Amino acid sequence: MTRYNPKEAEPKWQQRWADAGVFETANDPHKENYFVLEMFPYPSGRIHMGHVRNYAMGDVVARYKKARGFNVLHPMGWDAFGMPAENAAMQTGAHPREWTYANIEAMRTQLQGMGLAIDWAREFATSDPDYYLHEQRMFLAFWEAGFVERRESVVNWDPVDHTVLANEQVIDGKGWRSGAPVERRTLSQWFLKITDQAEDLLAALDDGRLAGWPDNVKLMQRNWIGKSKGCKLRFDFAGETELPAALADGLSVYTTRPDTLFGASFCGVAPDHSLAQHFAAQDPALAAFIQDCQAGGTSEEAIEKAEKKGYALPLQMAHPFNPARTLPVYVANFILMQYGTGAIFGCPAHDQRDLDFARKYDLGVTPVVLPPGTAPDAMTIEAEAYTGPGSLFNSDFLDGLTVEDGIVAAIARLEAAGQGEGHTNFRLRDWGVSRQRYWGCPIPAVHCDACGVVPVRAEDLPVTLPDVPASAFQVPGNPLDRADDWRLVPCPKCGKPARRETDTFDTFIDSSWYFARFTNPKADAPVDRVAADRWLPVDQYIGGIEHAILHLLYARYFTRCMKAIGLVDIDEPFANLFTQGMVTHATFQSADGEWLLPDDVVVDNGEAKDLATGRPVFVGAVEKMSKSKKNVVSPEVIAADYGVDAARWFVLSDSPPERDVEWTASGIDGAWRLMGRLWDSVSPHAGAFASFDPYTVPADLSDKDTALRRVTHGSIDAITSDIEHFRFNKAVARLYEFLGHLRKAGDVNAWARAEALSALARLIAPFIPHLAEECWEVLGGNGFVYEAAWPVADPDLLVSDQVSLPVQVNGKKRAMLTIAADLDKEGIEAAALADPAVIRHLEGKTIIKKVIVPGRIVNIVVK
RNA sequence: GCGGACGUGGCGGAAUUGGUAGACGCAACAGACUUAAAAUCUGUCGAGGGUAACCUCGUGGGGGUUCAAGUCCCCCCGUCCGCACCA
Repeated sequence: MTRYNPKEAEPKWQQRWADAGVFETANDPHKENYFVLEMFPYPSGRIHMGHVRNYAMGDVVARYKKARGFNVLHPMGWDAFGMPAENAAMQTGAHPREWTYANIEAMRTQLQGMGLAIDWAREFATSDPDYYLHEQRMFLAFWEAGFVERRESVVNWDPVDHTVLANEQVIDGKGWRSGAPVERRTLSQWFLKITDQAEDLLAALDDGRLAGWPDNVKLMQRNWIGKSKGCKLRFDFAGETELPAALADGLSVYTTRPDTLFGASFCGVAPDHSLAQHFAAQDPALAAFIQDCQAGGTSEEAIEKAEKKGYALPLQMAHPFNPARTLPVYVANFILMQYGTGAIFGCPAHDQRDLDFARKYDLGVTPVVLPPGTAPDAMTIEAEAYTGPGSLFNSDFLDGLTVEDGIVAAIARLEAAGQGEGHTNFRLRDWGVSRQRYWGCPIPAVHCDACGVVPVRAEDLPVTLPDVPASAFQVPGNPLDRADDWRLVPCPKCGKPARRETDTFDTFIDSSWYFARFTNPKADAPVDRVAADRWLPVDQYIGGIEHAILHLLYARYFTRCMKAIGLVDIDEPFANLFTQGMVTHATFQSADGEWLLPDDVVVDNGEAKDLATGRPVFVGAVEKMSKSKKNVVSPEVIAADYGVDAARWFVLSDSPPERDVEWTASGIDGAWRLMGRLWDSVSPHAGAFASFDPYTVPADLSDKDTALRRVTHGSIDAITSDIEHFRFNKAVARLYEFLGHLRKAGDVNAWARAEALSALARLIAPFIPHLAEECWEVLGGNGFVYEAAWPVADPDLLVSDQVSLPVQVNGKKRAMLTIAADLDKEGIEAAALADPAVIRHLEGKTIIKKVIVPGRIVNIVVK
């Protein structure tokens, strides 16, 4: 018996699969279509264990669906534009294009070495001009359809990456990639009007269109869209003002609580509100105050500790329901220009921030909501605002109404008086897509002094990136700004000298439609409508939870835009989404704080030591594999030592797929042992299929043979269900059990054994495809196991005629009956009461109740 | 602060959704093979008591519902994730 040798078997089967072209997407009209997609990788240069886990899961699904008779589309591509290529250019002097495409080459080889059932003929990179040509075409169509807007706006500026960030890309006030505190700048920017779709993006989360998405992702998107219902209302200035016309109309505020208007004691505006800016121009102290507010970090801590601060403006506002009452106006640091109208009215009794502010500036606190069961004179506000339900008081025409009714009544009164209207506000803001970078898709527009911003003519697409020398990246700023040969062009409209747009697209645009391009990557339109209708939406999308908001929201929005211009006929791009957990590893640190690679550490009797020096090593937390903490294990090294099947097997074992899995040396050893046991169990039965007719069950099977058949069919049933439900860890456990039974089956009928082996080879194929092919071949299977049909469990073998039934006395298990499966309640009761152990526990007691649940349990209650 | 998920052996995790708690793997221990080790195989493996058959306890803590609770309800404690001065 020879040992299984993955070093020979894996390349051999990869070659045979490729030669036979088995992974090419089939278009059999008699079969159903299934599109499985893993989030495509950024070509950083090397695959890591996270990729292995992600693609192993997708491959299980793809191979399983293929075996179930689907036409499977399982493509791969590269999210190839982006900052790291330019950073590499700065550091190494390599041109971003060369760096990127060299990385793609390297990573493709690595991925192909994983033996993934991918149709490589459909591969593309988003940096291919043929891809971004269509992105530009689509953008021009969006522009024409009114989805695009150019506007001056205060943007999040990343001072390290020298580029603008979308709000979604600002995390705790820092750039999502650089980690640098974000600054505010006013720039003219391209926007996609995602807020126009806010209602539908939100509605689809709840109306069943995303039934196949995890709840936590839907919740995160719901919070991000942040719908709130309230009203916009206008406060007029009390008395004469000398404000310019643009500001003279009063102050527009947004509130969700118009019912508390009678408790208002001040108005507030954001530091960058136009009213604040107006007075700052005349008042240096206010200007200083505003600057102070803006300098304050937007980080979590800074906000937590920030005191409510205000600066009174020389203005008074009239109360909308009682113009005789006037309210002071403050510029306040806790008011956000980006939300609502950038202005509020403060009701200290029922809003904690307003209360903090009112206490500091000694403003009135008038409670207007009476908690249920509280007397009006007992209602006082001390340090805590009351935000709960109740009935309104101190509120004129609103007195006695509930909060809900009060909101409706207040809005009605405001609308009647022409002072306000009901308004739905979203937290979501439009998607700024301009990036001041070279390595991205050029925005196909030209700036002309006479014509303004003009789209590039269709026949002039694609606008390709100019060749700039690698040295251009050594200078800060955008090389496109300096590429005058490329930048200076005639205006497409009037022909006069004009300038190309030098911003490129946010790379999230590239990944917002790639799934549609995969349905026909050679199409001469952005999307081939026939192919898209055949394959979309993606049936199963798999990727990291870190994309729960950014990528997944943009892709949903983009799909709506594509539908609007007729490119696709779907609202939602991903019917089912699965977010997989990370691959983690223990961290190791030497006495002097240096991080150590797992390979440099040896664990001996529970003591970790530095392999080179023998000195003790501190074992730290189990964390996501990362270069900075060196707790990485290279897929290449593992593949070289154990083969890719073992690595695939291990990352799918133990932990549920949505949870993190800890990589351990003993774990991969365990996976490796399984490979050996499997091969040792299969290889002695070479040619077992020679006289095996799966459709003719021999008549002379012994009980032992039938017992094996039950195990075989039970395993088929359970593993099928586990794969369907993404319970790969359980499928793995069942395969261990199946193999264990098979090994202990001893001397069984050759037919029953062949049936078991045939099922086994096919059941392991999605997980460890190379070994499965090796087994299939030695057994004498036809063709590739990849192309073999999935085994089907015989329902008759899933039910046994004998079952064991636990018997409880007072809820404690006392006996185990082995009885006929179809025994009726009386029979079960008789058998239970006849059991010696049960009799012993009933002795001297009175039976007060007998609970008999056939197939489940018997419980006898005694006193 | 708001929202969500979760808490089971030495460890990762199972438990058909109210019905035998701890499947399967890892680690550990014992044995077989071996001159020896590795590899491989066999067995044990929640805690306590008992020679044993068995008994008691046990799913973060406390209470409750039920014939029956890891699972449902209430109150605590803890961990993780997301959002966060959102009016």
